[in-house]
Amino acid sequence: MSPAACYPPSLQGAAGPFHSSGGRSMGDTATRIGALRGKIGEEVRIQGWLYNRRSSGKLEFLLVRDGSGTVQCVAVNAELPEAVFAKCAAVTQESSVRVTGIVREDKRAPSGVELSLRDLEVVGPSVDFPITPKEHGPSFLLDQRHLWIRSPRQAAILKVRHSLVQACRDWLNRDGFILADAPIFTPSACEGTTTLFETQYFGEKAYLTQSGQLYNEATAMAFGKTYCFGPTFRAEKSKTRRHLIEFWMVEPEIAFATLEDVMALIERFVEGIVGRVLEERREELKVLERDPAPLEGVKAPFPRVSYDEAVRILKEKKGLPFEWGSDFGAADETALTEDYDRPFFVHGFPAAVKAFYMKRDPKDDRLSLSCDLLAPEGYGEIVGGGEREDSLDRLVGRIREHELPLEAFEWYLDLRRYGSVPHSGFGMGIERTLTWICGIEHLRETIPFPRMLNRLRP
RNA sequence: UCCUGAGUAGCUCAAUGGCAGAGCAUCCGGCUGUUAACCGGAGGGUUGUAGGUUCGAGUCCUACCUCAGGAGCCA
Repeated sequence: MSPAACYPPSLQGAAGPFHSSGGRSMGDTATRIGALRGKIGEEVRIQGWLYNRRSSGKLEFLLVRDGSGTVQCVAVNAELPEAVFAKCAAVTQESSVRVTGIVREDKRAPSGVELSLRDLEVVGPSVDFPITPKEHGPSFLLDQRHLWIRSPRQAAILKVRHSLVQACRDWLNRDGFILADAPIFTPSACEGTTTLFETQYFGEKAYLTQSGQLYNEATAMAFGKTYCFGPTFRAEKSKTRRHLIEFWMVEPEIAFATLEDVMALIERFVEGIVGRVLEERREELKVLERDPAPLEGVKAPFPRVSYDEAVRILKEKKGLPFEWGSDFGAADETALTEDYDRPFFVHGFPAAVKAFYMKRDPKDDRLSLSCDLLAPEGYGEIVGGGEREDSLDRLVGRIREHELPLEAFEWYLDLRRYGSVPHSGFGMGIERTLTWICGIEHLRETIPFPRMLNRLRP
């Protein structure tokens, strides 16, 4: 079934659901630039910001963007009052403007449609806009992030993000999941393995969440199928292109589900959300020069590789010095992804490298009923999931082994005291998934305001 | 925390130990179809900070700061 078939008719336009190209503008009579193609020959008023200006003597070419698109406005000296043309010749980069003009088709215009300018109003001038249409370094651009997001490439990535987030929510909602968000303030570690941000909660120590996992298990026992979708915080001093201090995760959890069930869910889910992005964001992927072909091939079923097989591949086929029992490093992940044309699972990790709540494999106590989903093209892990320990006694044992304070987990243990069931779930990192879908180098561009080591501003 | 690299004009970068430069941006002038427009001109510098070597340091040495890439950890 096409996702579009599930939306109410009122949301389906000629351009498809949720496209930003049409829609009413905020001004009473203003037109969105994305809707200009349907108004050839009409006089319209647009409002936006000056992206760039080119001049050719008695002609001025103003490129105006409004978030729905960019259009070239042509001011001809001979056709305009002197004062209007003078304003056009003086308007600066990123000044906000209202432009009145006639919509015309013209092959010479960058978008094929342009505006014959009749009048221009500068709403707010812009003096010495820092980001010029030339190359800049990442440090400078990140300092200017509040302005950088106006650029076509950054806007394209964030529009893909919008569609991906919406796709995740719609897909899960349609599949019967109930949204039940986990708290941001937590009294203790969810997993106890990584560093937490500590804060004050009316005189008591509190921590920012690093996973909604434990709370999801509670809501799964209430709703059967549930998910949370929110920010998560890791006070790790990670400094790589695949780490953020603050990032977003979608975490579904299903009662009575096994590891096999959750892998089947993950592949259907990832196929669905990638398909939805392809439906809605072709133009943006083109701006990003992202070849859509590898994404079009993202169809279930995804290959499944056991941890044991993966270790053998790394040692024998790739010649990497890998020890059974450790987790994969970045180089290992990249080497594994070389052999696949779509995302693939690695399952059955050693229990020692996974969180305490992961269920052991009944056939081999060294292993856990866990899985990671690795994105192809060298991108690596985007999903981690598995089956949870549902036995009270074994879970208490794990908490003791990890030297975690038992009192803090009493409520969590209650889930095993009052009608415990097998259950499984996963977490998908939004920014890592976006980095892969957009085909970009660094995940810092996939979130409006990235929080990284050494970078809290703007 | 560790390893590697980089800090020079608003931005991106040059400059053998010997006068501090270019492109873009800005300002002035030119051009009636520009496509990161182009052409001519102008202004713009405590070379990250503090020491040191040297007749002379952007360049060499030491420490520190900042940033980038990677490792570990993870999504």
